[in-house]
Amino acid sequence: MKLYNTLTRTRGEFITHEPGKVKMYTCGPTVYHFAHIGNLRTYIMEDVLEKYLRWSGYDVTRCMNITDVGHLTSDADTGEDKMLKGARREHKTVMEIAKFYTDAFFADCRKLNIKIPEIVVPATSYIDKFIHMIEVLLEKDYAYLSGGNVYFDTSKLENYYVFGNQEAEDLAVGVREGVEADEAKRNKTDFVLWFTKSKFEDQELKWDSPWGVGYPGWHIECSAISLWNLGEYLDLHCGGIDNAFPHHTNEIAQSEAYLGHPWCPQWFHVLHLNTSAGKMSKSSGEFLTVSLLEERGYDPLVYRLFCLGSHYRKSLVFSWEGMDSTKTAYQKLVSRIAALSPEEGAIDTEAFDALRARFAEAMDNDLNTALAVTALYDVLKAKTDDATKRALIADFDRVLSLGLLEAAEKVRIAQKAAADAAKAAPDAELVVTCLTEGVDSATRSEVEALIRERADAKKAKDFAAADAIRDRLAAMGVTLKDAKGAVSWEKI
RNA sequence: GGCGACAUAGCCAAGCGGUAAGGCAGAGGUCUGCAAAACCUUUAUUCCCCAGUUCGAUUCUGGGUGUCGCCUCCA
Repeated sequence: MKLYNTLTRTRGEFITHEPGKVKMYTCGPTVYHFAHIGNLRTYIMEDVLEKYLRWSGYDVTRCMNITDVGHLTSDADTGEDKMLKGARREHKTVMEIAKFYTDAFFADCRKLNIKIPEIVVPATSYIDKFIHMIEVLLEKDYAYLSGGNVYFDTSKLENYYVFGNQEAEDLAVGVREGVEADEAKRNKTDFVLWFTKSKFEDQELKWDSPWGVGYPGWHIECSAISLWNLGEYLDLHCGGIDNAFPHHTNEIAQSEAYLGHPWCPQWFHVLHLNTSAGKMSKSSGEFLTVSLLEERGYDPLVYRLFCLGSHYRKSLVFSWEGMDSTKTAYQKLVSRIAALSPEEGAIDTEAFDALRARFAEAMDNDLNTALAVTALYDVLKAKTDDATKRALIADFDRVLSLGLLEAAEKVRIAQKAAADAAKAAPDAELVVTCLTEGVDSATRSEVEALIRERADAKKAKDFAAADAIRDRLAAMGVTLKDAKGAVSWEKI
């Protein structure tokens, strides 16, 4: 497949160190707060990438870290570790906070059909590995001690700026408020491997080390976790675009200095989700979570489809209008799938292969998910039998993970139940079915009573009264669907 | 200031040198007391601007303009 590589800034053929096998590393969340849907865009696209590689026949091993330590903040002048800040805010210990938000992150992933990587490593469980790596870097003279901290010496590298053609002099120090130049550094671009002295004196989690009690720098974490779990040759490293510099640049510096040979040839970066006001971030701006989406009446999978509708290398602007249009598109897609005959039948292999090839072609082309979704519509429109269409949808959804067949099955069961009830009921009896889960019984009976009242008005040809009742129900968030002898309703 | 990405209809979006996919919304129709749903039909002489290369450019090259990101907290 063709994939864009941030390292070469070109779209090239995806190759692996060992044929057929992919060692994949993705930077995980910092667990001091809920993940927002912008964070999750990256994880959705990485999930699609991983699943597509598997779909294509690769044997994928994927590893992800959980940052539960030492991630600095500059939100305030006081400067506190992010984890500590979260802990203070919620009157919990740092480890409790980490556990809570790690669980919350995985819960969000489940709702979005994001597969959890087989290897997940919290940074705090790898302190000895970080220390070992730093010791080796010191031995190899790639690191130095200064002002109580261990720094990586970027001047020892031939090419530090791997993701661009930057010059060190052009680096603006302190462009963001609260960021100051560190006087202990030999070079502007040097970064900390181990802290024993930092401006954040109240750092809670500390470990013993050859250089004194302290905690690891941020970048060493991903290098060590990747090296220990995926070996010396990584095939694919993923993350949000904001991580390209400095985080991934520093990872490459450390890992290659440690290994003494090139480490990872392929870098996959997902661009940001923005609101009309700009970037969504944990520390500023509008903060949208999966739970908020659900409260607003959107299935998290609608958000997944929203993300799939655009390319990972383009920034995507979030809007409720966009969500609404995607919600409608999702529901229509599901109902069209539900209308397919559920009967098993022989697969029309010619049509199957042709349509499958179209999907593969889209995905092979730098993960063109928007076209892959279009391939789904092509299947529904194709002149072939329903069994083949269902098989194709199931096949595509192994990668897209939109829960299409499951959602369609639910719709079909609800429709069938309503139809059966209508058939079983006496002619005069109106069958009322609620299609929304979790409506309390009081609301249920109230709505049902109104629906029956409306049906009576309709029978008496008093359409004005019937419409008035429908308007009343609409004001309650209830929408009706009339059928012969039956009414089904949904509530927002 | 430096580095990087992007710019296509009301909105989202494909397009990778051969004459603008698809989705949502809109319009018209079938069905319905009216709606809703479903189905059918329809919706960009033109792709930010200006040059250039070419028989031919939305696609390539150069120069602008605009938007976004990064430059030691971010996915």
